[in-house]
Amino acid sequence: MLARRFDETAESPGLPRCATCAARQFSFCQAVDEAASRPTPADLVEQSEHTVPARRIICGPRELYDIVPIICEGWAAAVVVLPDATRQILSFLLPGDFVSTALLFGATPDYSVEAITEVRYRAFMRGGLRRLLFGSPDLVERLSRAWIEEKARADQLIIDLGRRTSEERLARLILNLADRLAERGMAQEDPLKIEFPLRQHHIADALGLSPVHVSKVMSDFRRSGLIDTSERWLTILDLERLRRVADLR
Amino acid sequence: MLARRFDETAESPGLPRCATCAARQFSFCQAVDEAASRPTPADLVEQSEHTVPARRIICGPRELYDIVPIICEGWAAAVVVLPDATRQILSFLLPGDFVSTALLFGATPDYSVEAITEVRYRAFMRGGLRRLLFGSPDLVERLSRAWIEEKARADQLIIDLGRRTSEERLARLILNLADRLAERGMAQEDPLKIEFPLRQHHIADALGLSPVHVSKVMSDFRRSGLIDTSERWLTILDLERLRRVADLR
DNA sequence: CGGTGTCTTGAATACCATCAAGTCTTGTGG
DNA sequence: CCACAAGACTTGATGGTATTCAAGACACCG
Repeated sequence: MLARRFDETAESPGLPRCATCAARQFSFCQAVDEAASRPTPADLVEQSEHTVPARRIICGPRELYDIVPIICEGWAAAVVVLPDATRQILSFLLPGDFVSTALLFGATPDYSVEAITEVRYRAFMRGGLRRLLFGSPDLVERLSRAWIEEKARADQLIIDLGRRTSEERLARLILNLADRLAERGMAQEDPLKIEFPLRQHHIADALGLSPVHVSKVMSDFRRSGLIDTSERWLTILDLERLRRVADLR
Repeated sequence: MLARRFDETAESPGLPRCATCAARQFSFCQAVDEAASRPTPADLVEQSEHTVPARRIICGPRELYDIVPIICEGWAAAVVVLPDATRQILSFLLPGDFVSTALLFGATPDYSVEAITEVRYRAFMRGGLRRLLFGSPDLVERLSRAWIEEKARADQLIIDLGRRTSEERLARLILNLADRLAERGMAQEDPLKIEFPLRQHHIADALGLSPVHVSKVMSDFRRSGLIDTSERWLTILDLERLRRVADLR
């Protein structure tokens, strides 16, 4: 039996208030809205909006879902927890990202998704979304691109973890996040400055390092004038040099 | 301008001789053949068959392709080479696997694919294959499953590289390969025995280790009676214990 | 026959984890 | 408003895992 979870924060399933979403153009939300606004009533997709506080689990493996959630606002992490309680973060999720593309095709994701900040997300019913999706070549194209990009980022993380030092990994993480935020219009330019809600243990879990070592590398970066952090914001002080650290091999 | 490469070994594009392919049921080949054997001539997909010797590159990044190749026979590896010549293998490709699913949607893969053994593969023209694919809900379903599995394996590798010791990594690699070969009917049972054309440097490149260390861990495994290797075959002598080594956390 | 590729083994070293102690902040309830 | 607890971060000391370097054994091939 399929369960709709997190009804506790469900808002009215009426008109979406995503019109102002910063990541709108990167998301399926807009495309879905457009498709659904066409005259054919068959194109309507049931949906709901939810808000969860930081640290809350948005979805977990071994649970069944009939929804496909997409992040509207806030940061989340796709994380796998091993039996001995060590954790590996597979990717950070930003506004416009699917919580799990696997949920488009099956009822259970194979990792947990945890809110890092407070997160607002939109949940589409899988059946309806799939019908809409595969009826529209444009949406299939967008999905394919999202898929390719997701896989490319996973591959990059494999290379980072397999073949790069802790400094290279950290530099690359920072640059990747800055890029992704800039794409969404969520970065300040000159100097490049981004909101940075990650705790060092998030970074450690993502980069396959210990929190202690992350602290040391970040201190080095700060001491050498590469970055500055304060009040949950991160400033890239020397973009050129940070790129060189990231690309070093 | 798109280039068809490797014409050097192209065989007649007439009837496929894949009928005996061991991995047929896991591949799109069968489905494509079936779809193409329907009365509608529009369903015909141009294709060709190729054979490359071991160590040859089947496709590389920064090249343009209008084909999407699928392995028919032999082992290959998806590998990224860093500027300093260190290498990371993203996955091993077995019969029935897409050389790169990215080639379904774009003209350039983002890694190289190298033949480990001699490899025979079938190359479909992208345009025709896509038309066929997205015209058939069954094929879209199969493609989706292939995607999900590909991503799941990438995620597992991330966890291995980020959070597991060299012994756990090696044990898991052996078990994964044995599973995938068994699915294809390419493994002997009791004792579990598989063809194993990998050199230790392949294993090192896949597990983010040095060849020297791979040699040491494999020697340990052999000495402790977990596995035996000889003549490009690998025998799992103590499946239970190997599973315990792999799952230890 | 030398050359090349593969594997093994030992010694020295590097990178990062773990342990431990301490600071600083944040949040909470009295 | 303060006391206290918990979480986040820092720093130094120590140790383990895996790398690098080096040398040698072995097989295969032209």
